[in-house]
Amino acid sequence: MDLSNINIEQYLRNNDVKPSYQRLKIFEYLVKHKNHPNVDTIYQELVSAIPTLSKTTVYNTLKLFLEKGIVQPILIEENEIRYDADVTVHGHFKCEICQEVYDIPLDLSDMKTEGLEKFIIKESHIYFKGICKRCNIANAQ
Amino acid sequence: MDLSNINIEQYLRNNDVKPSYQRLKIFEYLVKHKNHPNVDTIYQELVSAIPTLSKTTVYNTLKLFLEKGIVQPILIEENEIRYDADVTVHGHFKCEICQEVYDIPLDLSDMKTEGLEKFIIKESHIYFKGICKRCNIANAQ
DNA sequence: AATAAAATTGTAATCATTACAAAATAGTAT
DNA sequence: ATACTATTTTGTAATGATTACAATTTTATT
Repeated sequence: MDLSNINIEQYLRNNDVKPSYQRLKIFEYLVKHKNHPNVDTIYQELVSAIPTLSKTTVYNTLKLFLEKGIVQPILIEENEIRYDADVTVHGHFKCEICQEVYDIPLDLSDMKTEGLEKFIIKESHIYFKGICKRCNIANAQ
Repeated sequence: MDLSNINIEQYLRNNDVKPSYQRLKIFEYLVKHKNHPNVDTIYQELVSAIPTLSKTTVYNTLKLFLEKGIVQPILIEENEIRYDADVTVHGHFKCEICQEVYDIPLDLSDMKTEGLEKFIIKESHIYFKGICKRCNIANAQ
């Protein structure tokens, strides 16, 4: 799902979120940057443009976005929660060297999931850890 | 991988972990119960048998086990880290009703992972959220 | 038994997150 | 436009999980 050209204000309204200035800017940051930031990164990146911004607002807003299903949390490392405005099923890859998180297109449809009969799957998450292409090539020099 | 009949002391030694009493008991708990506990659960379950046990020791020990690769962290919810002594690739399913975490056998070998050429994958993690069979059937009554 | 090394423990410090109440903003009715 | 109400934002304090650290205990070695 490509959100880069949506009308963010309308998208928030459609998902039952009143588009306040802070909410618009936080969601816009997620859509524009696709860098899977954590709360602190979002705060640091926006506070210069919104000097009154409070970190509590970032927490509140992300919690709201999660409840409305317009962001998903990315859990890869034990000590950080990152956020992604793309809520379609796709995987993530975190590089242990540069720490970057990449989106990975995934097709889980033909995955064998024996033992899940009668289970209702509402969310699927998959992630990988290792060394990314760029760091791999850089290391090989 | 079934660890239920291994010699835990030998298994720890083989993985470069000196088998102290606390380490034995903590690893034994993980192997015997397979309930994917968090730090606090492990501590609460063992403190009656080891009255001097400190929660710091549980943290230290799990950190050591992680470094040696004999446990893996399970990240499903934002606010809890659970641990699994089965470090082979398999999935997990957390029920949103009973909160239980199930092991799911998985075969990722035929998964399409376009966009990962030249990436070195060292770990693969997959998890699902939803309603488990037991709660699903109970609800349907 | 004496010494050194390693592991455990308890307390204090840290850090991320949440609770909460006051202030600011937006929306509605008069 | 004004008064009133509801919502959102903000800052501070509280919470809770994890880590740092030094003292104690245990284990291993001489």
